[in-house]
Amino acid sequence: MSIRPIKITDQIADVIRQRVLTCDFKPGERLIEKTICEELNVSRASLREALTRLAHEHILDQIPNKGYRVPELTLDRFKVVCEARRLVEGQIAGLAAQRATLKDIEKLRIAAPFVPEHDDPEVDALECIRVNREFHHLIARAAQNEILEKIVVTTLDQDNQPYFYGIDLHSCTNPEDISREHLEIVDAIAARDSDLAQKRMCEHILVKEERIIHAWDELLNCD
Amino acid sequence: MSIRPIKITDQIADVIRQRVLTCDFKPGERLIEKTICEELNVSRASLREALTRLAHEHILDQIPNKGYRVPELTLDRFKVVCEARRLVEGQIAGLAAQRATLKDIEKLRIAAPFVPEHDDPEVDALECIRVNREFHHLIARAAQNEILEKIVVTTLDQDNQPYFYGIDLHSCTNPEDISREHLEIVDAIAARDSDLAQKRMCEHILVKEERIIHAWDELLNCD
DNA sequence: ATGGTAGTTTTGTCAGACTATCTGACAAAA
DNA sequence: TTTTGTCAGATAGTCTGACAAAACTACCAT
Repeated sequence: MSIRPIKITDQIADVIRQRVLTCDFKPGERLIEKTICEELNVSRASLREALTRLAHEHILDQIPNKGYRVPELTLDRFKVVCEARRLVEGQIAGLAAQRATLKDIEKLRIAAPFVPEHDDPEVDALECIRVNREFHHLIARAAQNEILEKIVVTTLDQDNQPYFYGIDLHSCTNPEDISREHLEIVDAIAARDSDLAQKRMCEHILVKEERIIHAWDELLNCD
Repeated sequence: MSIRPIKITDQIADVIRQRVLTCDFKPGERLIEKTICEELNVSRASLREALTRLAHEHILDQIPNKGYRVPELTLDRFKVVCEARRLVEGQIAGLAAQRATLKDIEKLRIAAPFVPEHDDPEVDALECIRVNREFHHLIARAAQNEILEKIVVTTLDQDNQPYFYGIDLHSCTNPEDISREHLEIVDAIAARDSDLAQKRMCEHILVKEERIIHAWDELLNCD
């Protein structure tokens, strides 16, 4: 455990990332540097470094001479993100099955289940996303490939955006389902069954995608 | 075709990326901001934006309060990069087999072969790398997934670094072999054989890895 | 409406300053 | 001799203020 200095740039990036993913900054919205600087009390130089990073994480689009904007959240875009996750994380789950240490597997078992704790379903929902992120990150780490791990980390959150953009999070995330799916993946990894782990991971992500697309359809039909 | 203003930041990033990949900045070397600013005649703000980007591309490591340095080029590191490429680009080749348009395939056939043209073998070698990059990028584009495409682009060049760090490029890149391997991949894509395309892509990258590791061993034994 | 023009906003870039941290050297203490 | 403390210089991290160029806005004339 090493302590590390917390750089302002990191903090800014974290704040903005959170705001984008929770649609506090809305899809399509243009970010005005000056405004944000005043809001966060930081200099433009620091802000721009953070924005640069976020653009690389695909959290923002950078358009020459027009600055940064939140990408439009379209069904197509969403599918692309999910597909990327499926392919990459599928492979990674396969790797993890070959390489995870016993300690890794133990950690995974602990991180896998999502246990509702709060009265406020909104809090539970956010917590659910947090648990999910943690779980997927642990698998990526167990695969012992730094490059792939970083790819996962930067792709991880992007498919949660719809939750905060009209889609009802509760109608498509059943904590019990997610817990079960996670545990099945861990089982496959523990059994060193690379192909099964890959298959289950793909399916896990696919199921989530389908749930959200379903909810999306309903939302559109209601309008 | 759209014209786009070329930002200094981009240019700086390109220059430094090139210098790192050709080991003009040596592995392990620390980059001093002030020095580079004076060398390129740019401001620190612009330089730092470029460095931020390069760190995200894994071209540089960022160490808190110590700035940026060129990552050490170790065998392990090299293997990790190759593995990441194998897994990701394998999947992408599979996708491309499903989705490539006839025009895509036509372009691929043109881009696949490497034809030696110059007297200077050094130039040929660099040209070989360029052709290779172009080819892999085209396949990624044919897969029609923007996220995956960007991942490929940022991973592409990293396994060429050894060429410029003592490894003799000619001893491990035979233009004819590469041309043949490329064409076989295109054939698989044209035949819409997803699995075969994936397999051939993996093998193509694996073969390259092995060639370089072999040359690496020899280099070490000579010392 | 259409198109052009002037004024405003915002980005891209730069220069310079200040503070925090790191590094290495050297002196003091153990 | 080894450890600890202190100091100076170098460099990163951050901020401020500036200005030109591009993009946007609003208004006016056709």
